[in-house]
Amino acid sequence: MDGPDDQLDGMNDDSMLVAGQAVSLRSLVADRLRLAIITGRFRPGQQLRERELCELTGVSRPSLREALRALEAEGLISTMPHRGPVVAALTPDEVDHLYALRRVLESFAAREFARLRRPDDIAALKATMKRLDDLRDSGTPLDLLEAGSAYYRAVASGSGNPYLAQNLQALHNRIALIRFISLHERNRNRLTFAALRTMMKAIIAGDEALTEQLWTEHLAAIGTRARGIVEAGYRLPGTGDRSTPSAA
Amino acid sequence: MDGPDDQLDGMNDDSMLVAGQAVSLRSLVADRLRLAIITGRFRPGQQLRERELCELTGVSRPSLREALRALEAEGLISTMPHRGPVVAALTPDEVDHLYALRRVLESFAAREFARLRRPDDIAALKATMKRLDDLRDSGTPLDLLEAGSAYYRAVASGSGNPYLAQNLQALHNRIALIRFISLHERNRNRLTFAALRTMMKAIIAGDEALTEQLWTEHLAAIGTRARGIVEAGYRLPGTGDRSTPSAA
DNA sequence: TGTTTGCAGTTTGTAGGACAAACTTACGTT
DNA sequence: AACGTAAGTTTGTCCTACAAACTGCAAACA
Repeated sequence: MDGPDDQLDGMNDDSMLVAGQAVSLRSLVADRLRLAIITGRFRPGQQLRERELCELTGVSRPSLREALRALEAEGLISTMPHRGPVVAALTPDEVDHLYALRRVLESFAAREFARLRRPDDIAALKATMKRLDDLRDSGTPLDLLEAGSAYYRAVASGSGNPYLAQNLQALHNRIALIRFISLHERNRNRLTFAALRTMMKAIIAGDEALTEQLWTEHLAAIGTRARGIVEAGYRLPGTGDRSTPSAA
Repeated sequence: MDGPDDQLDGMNDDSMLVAGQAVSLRSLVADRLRLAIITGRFRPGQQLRERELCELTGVSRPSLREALRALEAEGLISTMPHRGPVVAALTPDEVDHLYALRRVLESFAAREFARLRRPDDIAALKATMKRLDDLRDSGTPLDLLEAGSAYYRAVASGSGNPYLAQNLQALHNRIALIRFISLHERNRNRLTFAALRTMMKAIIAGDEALTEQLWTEHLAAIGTRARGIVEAGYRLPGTGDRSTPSAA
């Protein structure tokens, strides 16, 4: 966190938003904690003490606890009755299940995207691809994580199904740390980028069957890779890398 | 609710459970409120006042609010900044999106079930089918709702993917009221029951393709029916029925 | 010596009250 | 009749407090 003492920052630049709905304090806290978990600032399996989180975020315990309930529902933390919140740690099998679910949902989203082909969504997807290309060589892993998430978000949005998009967003949050670690291998990234570009073209071409096939293959590939990362204890397998170097 | 004044009941028959995990007060409250929403005791679009809910459940405001956060994350209620929680009311388009998602998830679950064919899961599925048959003529709509939910839960469980099962459970909660209303038409129920039996047989036979096909067709059929119910204002379309006769 | 029992210390679960901010409604004015 | 203002109500947030439960350590026992 960057705002040290008083309240959460980010509340100052409200700049005349009228339709902005969820600006409650608890949602800001939830966003902060979510980011901290996603980027590995809080490690999987780590015990979180409410007292410390209150000091970190600068909010009171009731507000913090409401935020924790949201994160709990998202599966990012788990709470045992009198032992407090713990950052969710995935087992290899759980990663397989999660990626199986992602395969189904995301290939369907991509297929729907290819079927609808709404111009605005296509433009948005192209924009995220361009950003990925710009970052390909110079971007930090955190940059790449965000850019990749934007790409997947654009695909989910292009499906035209808000529930599907929301579901996928939650799913991506649960595996973001794994992706983040995976992004530290630059040579692998080239291959992934090429795949993302190919899949984008299939969508734009409106080839539903090809889109679904490419997507399924892509997710199968990175799924096995994700399992490997978790098996190595949330580290890049085969290296002595301690990974997740203080993202911020 | 049935326990009028002091605390929530259901806490008495703990009977030496050791592995029971989530018995916090807020989870009990969440369960109660969830049931009230699912069965239409709280109508879609209804404003919920925290004060009243506190009196109804007999818990304090902090506990209640934490429970509301969970329900909010499940999509059963929505909260606007200073206007309090509102029971989610689906538009016809939202129903379509929800059922599209259900079609993808549940047909995949059924297909996985047909692929794995684990004996325990098959036995559990048969048991839910038997219960449905027993209730077919004599059961109340609420009985049928629960029995049908058990059937779908058994299918989700048979997929072997806990995340998929959990996802489907949340999805079913969001459309439970629609199903509940639909179950008031007994002649339709016969057809649905026949379909459920056919799909079960396909799973047991291990015919993945047939399973997926049957499931997709089934969900398409009840999806259009669900849309009709919402279009009629959460009433059975074509009748003057006021529906949802005080479930309890 | 190894196991168990008992006792702090700490953390969470729950409760009640309090105050500010914001929305809703009704009323009075122009 | 339309607008602006004021009261009442509800939510958002916070503080304090206490009971329940878990943790760890030390002492007593076999």
